[in-house]
Amino acid sequence: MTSNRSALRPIGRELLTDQQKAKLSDIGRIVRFKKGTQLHRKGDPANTILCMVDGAAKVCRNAEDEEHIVAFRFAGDFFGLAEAGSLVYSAMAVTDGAAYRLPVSALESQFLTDADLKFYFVRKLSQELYDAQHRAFLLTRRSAMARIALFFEFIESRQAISGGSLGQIHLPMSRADIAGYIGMSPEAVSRSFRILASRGIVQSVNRRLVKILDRDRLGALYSRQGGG
Amino acid sequence: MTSNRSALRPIGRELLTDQQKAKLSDIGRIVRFKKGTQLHRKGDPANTILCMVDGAAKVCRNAEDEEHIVAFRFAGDFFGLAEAGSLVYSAMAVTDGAAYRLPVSALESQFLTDADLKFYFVRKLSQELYDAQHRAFLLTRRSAMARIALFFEFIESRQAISGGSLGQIHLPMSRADIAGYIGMSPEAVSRSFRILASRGIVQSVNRRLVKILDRDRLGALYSRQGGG
DNA sequence: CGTACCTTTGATAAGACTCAAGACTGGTGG
DNA sequence: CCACCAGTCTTGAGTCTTATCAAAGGTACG
Repeated sequence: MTSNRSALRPIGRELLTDQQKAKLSDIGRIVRFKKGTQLHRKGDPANTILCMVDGAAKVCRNAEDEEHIVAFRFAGDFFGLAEAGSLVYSAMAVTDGAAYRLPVSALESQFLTDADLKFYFVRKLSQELYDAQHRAFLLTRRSAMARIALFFEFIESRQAISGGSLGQIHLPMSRADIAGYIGMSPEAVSRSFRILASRGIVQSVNRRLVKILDRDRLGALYSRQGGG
Repeated sequence: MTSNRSALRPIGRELLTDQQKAKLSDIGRIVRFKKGTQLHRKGDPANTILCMVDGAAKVCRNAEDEEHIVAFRFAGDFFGLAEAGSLVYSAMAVTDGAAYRLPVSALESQFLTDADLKFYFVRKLSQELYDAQHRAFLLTRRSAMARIALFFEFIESRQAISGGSLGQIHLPMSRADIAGYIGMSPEAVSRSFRILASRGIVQSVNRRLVKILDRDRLGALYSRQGGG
């Protein structure tokens, strides 16, 4: 009926409304966690779904091997959504934070009477697909700085919906986490940060905060073959 | 109700039933196309959705630039599903084939009375996410042969649901298409094929058909750091 | 204040890309 | 049936970038 509810036009980042949050807190329980906490492990039964309220987390292929990071999760994201009966990925908190733990059965019941919530899930799934394709595109870039540039724009777009100001990129994750996400060594990440700063394209305020100074030249790094 | 219809456990490859095909042919029209045909272009309005019946196609970021291939489409796959109002990718036929062209409005009407069809779409979306994450994982492998090995297993899993026999990998796309998908140069693809064959891991029957001879050694190429 | 971890910096070497040329395939027309 | 031709594919040599190994510098935490 309304384009807002079409399952076929699902892209568009958004957050849960206060009403939806209230419903989720009714059917689930809020869980607070510390940085470094294992939120779930690969192979766990998918009886509950986590909905991130605050903080950041990383999704890994294995609990032990944190070298390969599949995705980052921020406020409004779900865990275990697209994963069959048992979870195929592990997740670990990158910062302190909080999440709703929602029984799958209760959530599906809620879907019957709350179509908007259901469509929110489908759209979230679409966003995840979009993010995965963006990461795949990032990974096809051979230049280390092209990958960093695309990573910055990805993080920026994620933070924009949470009220982050454009041009200010907050990096809650470690250099090693960034490296695991963009498929490079931590050393190469560090070097690229330094070069971008030395060229005046970004400013490293501190290890967790980067400002974009010259967006045109940042974009030129990944359009074409790597604008030098 | 039935686990088969859960939107929260959506993974699992499957094809449309004959009944569903009949419904789709009612609400849409079948289109036959030749190899090389432009199926849709980036920016086109998403008034209709294509559902692949036969053949193979490639999805590209731009109609002009076919170097970067986002995904391949085979029988049972949809085009333009996860893309907002206007299409964000282009698609081109890799082989001769056929597809249903379905008006979005008619499809959404059908969803109201056919929940199974709707769930089929959600699961397809999940599969696309899974494939995109698989490709991202593939692209994090630095070794050319590791990427080839993962590509073979991906194609094999896609063909298994269409009745392809395991160990026989049919490659309808060109070497350049493979290169564009796995983020390497066509030369590197060619070299890797040769090396895999010379080691007795696969057999190149001809340019379009590869047999897997030693699955263990093929898998060893991407588990760990290379298994050279 | 000390310690452990994260981050940065520095040399080396392996690997893929690029450019260039030769071989093959499939389709076309005589 | 055969010869031709354009496109695809394969092979080869050189260059560049990043991973790797190693160690010093910086931070956060107890």
